[in-house]
Amino acid sequence: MGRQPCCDKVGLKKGPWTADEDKKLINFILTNGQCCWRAVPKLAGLLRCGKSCRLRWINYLRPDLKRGLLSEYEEKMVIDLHAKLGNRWSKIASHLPGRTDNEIKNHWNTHIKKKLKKIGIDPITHKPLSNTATDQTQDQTKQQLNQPLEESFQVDFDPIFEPEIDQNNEPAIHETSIDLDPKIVTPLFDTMDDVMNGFCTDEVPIIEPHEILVPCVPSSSSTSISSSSNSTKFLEDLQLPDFEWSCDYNDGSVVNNNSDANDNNIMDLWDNDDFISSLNLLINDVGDDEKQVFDATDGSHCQYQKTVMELESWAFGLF
DNA sequence: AAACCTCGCAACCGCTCCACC
DNA sequence: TGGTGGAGCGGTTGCGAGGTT
Repeated sequence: MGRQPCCDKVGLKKGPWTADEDKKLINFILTNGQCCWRAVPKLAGLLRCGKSCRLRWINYLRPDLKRGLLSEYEEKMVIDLHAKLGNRWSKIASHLPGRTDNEIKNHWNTHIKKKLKKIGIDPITHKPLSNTATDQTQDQTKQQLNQPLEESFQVDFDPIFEPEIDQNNEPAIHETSIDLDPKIVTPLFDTMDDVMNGFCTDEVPIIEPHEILVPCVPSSSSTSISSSSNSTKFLEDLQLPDFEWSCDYNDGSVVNNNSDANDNNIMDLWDNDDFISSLNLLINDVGDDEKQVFDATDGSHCQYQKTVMELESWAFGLF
């Protein structure tokens, strides 16, 4: 007698999510918020396991996700955090705004591992590999690659950090063992705290239904989409304004200033594939000339004629 | 042009953790 | 205090896209 499955798997759909399923899930979460994941598929009309719904939301549909490859800065953070935390991907992800544990885990396995091995560092222990045959060439590469790492990535970890060893001879990891210098490592967190009223980036933002303003995009884009990869593409294809948040760390206030492009101080909230816009595409079905606001409080649609400039302002009004 | 290979990523699976009773 | 169920986490798999032969 094994463990009871999380859901009745008979008749449940597996594999890539369709745009229609995404639409149902988004609609449900935004209307009802996150409730018992086990109940979500039933209530949302999905033939999916609750876990699958949760995963889809967290890893793909969540509005605060960043997309695209990890930046060099993020990569270095991952490496350093991994050295401290090991394969605790969710913990690592919690230090990287807009990144998911799955994404970081994948990136680690496909990119970072190779890079570290290439420079002669064991990706598990973060110590030099003892392969003397290639040591010389590795040292040269390592010197080159380590230089920017050491210089530009100054995480204020305890230099003499030594993990406690528990009964199982495994390092005991404590939340408090991470002592990051907020000025260097987590400037975006302060920003996001300000912007999103303090919710952790690894949590789903609680957006009240009445706060949801959804812009309209041309319905002509709303062609039939049959796979998640297609939906990915169609999200990416949407031409939307970049939302950049530059921060004044002196007083902690957040200002939007697109002209002050500083890589460290700006985050593309949703990059080009603005979630909300895709939401509207999914939820609404209106023409090009009418810009629409979706009022999730009662599900009614309020029609507005909006300019492109106005489209930018609604987004900032979200938070 | 076709077959094969490699890579990257979304999604699944099974286990652990934790809250509740 | 132990049992139970739901949520979360990390490892793994499967598949599509792109590259190579």
